[in-house]
Amino acid sequence: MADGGLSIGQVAQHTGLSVHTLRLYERAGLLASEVRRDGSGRRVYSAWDVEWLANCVKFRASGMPLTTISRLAQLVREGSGNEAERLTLLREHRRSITEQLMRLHDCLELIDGKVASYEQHLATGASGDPWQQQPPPSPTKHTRQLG
Amino acid sequence: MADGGLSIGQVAQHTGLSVHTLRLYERAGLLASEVRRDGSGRRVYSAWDVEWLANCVKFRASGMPLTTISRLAQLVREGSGNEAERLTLLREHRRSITEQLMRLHDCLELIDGKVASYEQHLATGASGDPWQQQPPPSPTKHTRQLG
DNA sequence: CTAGGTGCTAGACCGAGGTCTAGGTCAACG
DNA sequence: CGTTGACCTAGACCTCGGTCTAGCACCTAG
Repeated sequence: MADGGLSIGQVAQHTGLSVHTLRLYERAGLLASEVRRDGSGRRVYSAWDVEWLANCVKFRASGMPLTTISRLAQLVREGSGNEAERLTLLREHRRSITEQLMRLHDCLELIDGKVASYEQHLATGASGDPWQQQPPPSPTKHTRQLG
Repeated sequence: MADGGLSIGQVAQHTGLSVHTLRLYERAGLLASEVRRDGSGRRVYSAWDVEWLANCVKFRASGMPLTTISRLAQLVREGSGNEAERLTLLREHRRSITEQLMRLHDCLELIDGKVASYEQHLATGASGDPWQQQPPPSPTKHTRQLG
């Protein structure tokens, strides 16, 4: 409530994470700065914490494992002097993202092809199933195939 | 080895899946056609099976859960008549993919910003850490702040 | 004073998706 | 003949990331 501090519930609402997950993240070392506590031990998140958490959410949403985020947080916590390593981490994740993008585009292409076939199939009542194995060239009855 | 059939090991190599995973997928019902067996009970995959599995790999890589692939496989297995449902599944996954793309681009943007800052930081030996909380405006010593 | 809401910790639990092991069959090779 | 290597099944095991519970501490309002 005090201007510079949010409760865990408020942060949960704000970030879309559950309070459980917020505590988990803290235990896992994802926070780049120790969370303050109020007089009775409750977490008080600063605006900066929330901002950092929002970044964590994006990292997670792009497939960065908790351990990596934790490592990054540690580097930030330790302060200046390790910028090169942070940069490496970021670049690696950037590459991971571009790979994911490629895979997604790949699958998108596949799907769009299939969707187009099915749409046409349904629209025209055609018979050729865009996704059926060819009927094996006569199971058991190999008789008179072209004769 | 016979032209129309691959062993599980060959399929593993071909698809990048492990033989364990191939068997798992089969148990989970991901295959759209029953895998043939040779005289001594070993799996014999047809070219079509392999093609289907390659699609499964793409689906997985784009986040489609096994259960959904299984459902789709079931529809294909059941043959014509359910094209509309297949189309629905595909469209839903298409949407999921575009959402993922958006999230990835979002994170990419974040990262590119950070990377740029760090690169500049490192190149110029600047002091402003692009990712450090502001030093709190005087911890404990709230004395003489403008007075 | 009591009740309701929110928070705390520690630790159990869960689902998804793989991975691996044990114990056995089979075919080919030397 | 024995050995090797690929395969089989059933089922245990593992990691990851999250969710939920128990049992307790606060605080505020009625």
